Amino acid sequence: MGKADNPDPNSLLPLSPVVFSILLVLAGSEKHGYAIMKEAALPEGGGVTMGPGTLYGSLDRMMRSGLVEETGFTDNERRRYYRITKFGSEVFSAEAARLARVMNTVRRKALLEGARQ
Amino acid sequence: MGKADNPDPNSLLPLSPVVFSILLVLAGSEKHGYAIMKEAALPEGGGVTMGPGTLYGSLDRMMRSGLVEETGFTDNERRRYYRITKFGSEVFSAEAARLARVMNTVRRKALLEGARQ
DNA sequence: AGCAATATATCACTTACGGATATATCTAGT
DNA sequence: ACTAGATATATCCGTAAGTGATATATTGCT
Repeated sequence: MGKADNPDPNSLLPLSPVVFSILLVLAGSEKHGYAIMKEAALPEGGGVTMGPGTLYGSLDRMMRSGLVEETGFTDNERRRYYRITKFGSEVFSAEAARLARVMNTVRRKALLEGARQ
Repeated sequence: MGKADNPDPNSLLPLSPVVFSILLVLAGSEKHGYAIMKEAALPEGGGVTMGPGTLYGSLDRMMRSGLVEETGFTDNERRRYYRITKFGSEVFSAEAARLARVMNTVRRKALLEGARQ
């Protein structure tokens, strides 16, 4: 029994801005909830401001769909750390590729915009 | 009395993928509902597949928040045309700029990813 | 001591979205 | 002429997602 019976990453697309930002800030290093919330609010993190309800509700759903998992590690009994899973990385990459295509369309349309008349 | 008492475009961010795709396909030329739905499903339109419930529900909300409006024009009594408003264009640009920053972070993280170890 | 920030949890409310159904017209194939 | 599929919009209901408030406890600052 292979450990992964995950669906096609593309079937979860498009991701909501909240979910994409959480995956983005978790890409590279694991973090605890509050740190995720703070980094997601920064421009580099997507500028996505969310309250605790959105954060922990989203983390729950993301764990249930296999995008992230708790690490078990703790440097402070108040903190719970989360990491992105392999499947989560695949979904994140797929969404990044989708957004890259969208941004190409945006640039192309901006050119036509400037060229008209 | 100026015609626009619209809020700061940034206050509506981030946009959902559905709303962003609808604005994207309307950028440049006005279209009727069904055409929006078909184009949004194409890769260039964002690859966002939506049923009629999502489409017309979203158009309603977007009209109420001033992002789009009906043109009144019709080349076919079955079709209702929509166009993006000036305010809608501002919101769309703001979201495109946000996504561009996000994509910069994605690229930067991808480099670190490849460079690690 | 008191206040703000850190850190998580939870609940109630609203909004957004998905999927199905319905209706009507038009077009293409047989 | 019949039929199937595409076009085009409308509406409804259930679920998922996000918002905002409240709660609790700890830490750090002044």
